[in-house]
Amino acid sequence: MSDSGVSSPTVRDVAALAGVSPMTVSRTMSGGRNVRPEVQERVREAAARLGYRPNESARNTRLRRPTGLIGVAVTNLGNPYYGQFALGVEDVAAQNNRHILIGNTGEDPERERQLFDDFAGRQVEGLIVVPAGNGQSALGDGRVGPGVPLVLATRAAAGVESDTVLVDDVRGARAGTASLLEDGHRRLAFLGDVSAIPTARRRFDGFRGALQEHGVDFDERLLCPVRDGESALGAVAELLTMDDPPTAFFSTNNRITVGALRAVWNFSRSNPERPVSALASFDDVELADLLGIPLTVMSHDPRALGAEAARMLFQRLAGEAPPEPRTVSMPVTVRQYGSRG
Amino acid sequence: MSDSGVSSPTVRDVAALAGVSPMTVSRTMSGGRNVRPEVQERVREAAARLGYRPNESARNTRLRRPTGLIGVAVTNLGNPYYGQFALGVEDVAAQNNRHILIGNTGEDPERERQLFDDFAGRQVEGLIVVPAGNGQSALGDGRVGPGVPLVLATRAAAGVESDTVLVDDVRGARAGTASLLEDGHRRLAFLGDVSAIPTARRRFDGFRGALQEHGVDFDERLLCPVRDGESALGAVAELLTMDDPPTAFFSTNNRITVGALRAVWNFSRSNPERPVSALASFDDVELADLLGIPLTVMSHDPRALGAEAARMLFQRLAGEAPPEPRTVSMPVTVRQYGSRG
DNA sequence: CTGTTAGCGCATTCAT
DNA sequence: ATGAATGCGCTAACAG
Repeated sequence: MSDSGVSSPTVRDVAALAGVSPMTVSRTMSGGRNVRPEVQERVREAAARLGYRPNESARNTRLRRPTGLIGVAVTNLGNPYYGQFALGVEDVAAQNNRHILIGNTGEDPERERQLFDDFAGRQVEGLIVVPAGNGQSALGDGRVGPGVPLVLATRAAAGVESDTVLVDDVRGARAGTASLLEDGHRRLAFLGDVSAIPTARRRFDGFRGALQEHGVDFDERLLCPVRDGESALGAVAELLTMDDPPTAFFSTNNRITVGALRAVWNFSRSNPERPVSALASFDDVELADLLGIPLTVMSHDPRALGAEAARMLFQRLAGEAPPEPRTVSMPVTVRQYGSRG
Repeated sequence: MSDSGVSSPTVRDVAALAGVSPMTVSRTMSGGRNVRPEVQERVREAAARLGYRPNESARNTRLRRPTGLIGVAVTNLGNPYYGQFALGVEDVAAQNNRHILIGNTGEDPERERQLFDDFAGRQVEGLIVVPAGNGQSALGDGRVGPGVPLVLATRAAAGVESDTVLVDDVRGARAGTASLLEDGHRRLAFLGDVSAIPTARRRFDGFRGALQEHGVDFDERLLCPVRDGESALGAVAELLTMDDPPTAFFSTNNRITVGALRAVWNFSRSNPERPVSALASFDDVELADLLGIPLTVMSHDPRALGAEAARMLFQRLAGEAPPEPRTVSMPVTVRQYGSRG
């Protein structure tokens, strides 16, 4: 157990103990060039005895070097999706000898702004942000300092011009919807908050596009602005008891999918005579393929997305990126599970 | 887009632009005591124009204040479990105005040591670590500097004396196993790497204890040292084709549970005449309750665990903890799902 | 090889 | 109310 409140030893403490000047300690700690081996020995011993560790930020300040810190802000670390995302970022950051400062916004733009400020004050070299809320994020006024690049991930933010990694939402949603239509579904419900979440909006565009291509109408009453599993469960349960219920659902994220799956599962248990509703889900959900519910999954790899965002950031830091902002779309693959008509 | 390579403006830059001394800028930025309002105005304007942000680490250095950074090392950020865990830590850290530096060890003790070193060099105020590998982690030599407390989470580490948050593994495993036994199961298999993972070891102790209490033998051939979903799937599939197969499985974590569930599901599809094997799972898995597989879940809240670890750390930082290391066990709740004989 | 001087960005102390 | 000097922990540049 360590006592709290004791401040760390410094070069001077080590120097005093070893009977040398601070400079000799400094030299020894950074390779030992031009220090007699025996003196190095004494210094190292003193350092070890005191538990001395060079203060990185003081070094960086003096050497006019950047901090080696990357700020990452996500909307919900607890979502497995963003865990994978963070893992991808961390991986690439580690490869580039950087560490990540991570913050959770909880979709709160105010908290996002605060994180942004704090990160900037800590002189992060760059930021990777999943914009909170409706895309009207506080990043809007470009408050990142000069030379501090920002990469947006997953969602774009209104008025913010910077490198962005998105998902190929429109194309993916179109393909997933087409799959439902090819299975004969004509009455589809859409689960997602189109007005509040930009991602949901783009997925809706793809959904809508596929319907139009196939000459199928969309009943606006089947547009459900749900945002989480709970509300999705309720909404789907309700839709299923309509006079003219949808035969298939389009879910815009993995939380919503889980709720929808539960609702469909519950319903088909109590109504075994009714055909099982189909579901198209953006993002994969573990074990969902075993439920016997016809499932079309439009998935992408959040870890790869995080890694890509980090790569874009480091490219820019290295000056290897063109001056104008770049947008990359991660590919979406469509797979089908479960029995179908 | 910001040009890379431009260094951030400093107090001096702002001072020059505002036509005052650096001191006036400093005072203005930290509240503005003893600065004429009109001068403050000029300073703020200059600061805004330059995009000036006080360098936090320089401030902290000068004010002899700690960095406000907490280091967190987990074994696998991509595992939803640790995502939740990290969220709990972040939450409490934010409440205490700290930020977290997060690193992924990937169960590699060498990487753990490296993170440890880096964090120490960055003068973190404290560390929260999920020890990597077999508990023979590199933390052993107590290399955290003086005054830098360490909290171990989820697993203990051999030879490391520090605050620790564990799960009530033994009691939980005992209760879950008892539940299987009460359902009539007598031939149980254990899925977990007892020799390599301390957590698995403790869960095995509880498992074993319950068997003994009920006077049930354990067939050592049913001890499977699996570590992930893949290997669990294979092992369970194989066990099910034995002459004298187990009727129930005990899984030591959520990855293993997913693999085991798949194996059981596959098997009972191709062998509908055979009774469905039961499963007791440490940690919950989303949607697992809908599979029709008799399931006993021994679960705890990883987010609460992370929050508790962070609280212990901050208590110690505040000098509100007794000198000797404390160990807290998070409670485990047992629930049952699915049809049972 | 080793020590002294100086300065990174900031803020306390002591002048004015 | 403002500024000059000084020092936090560290190291480049320059002595010697």
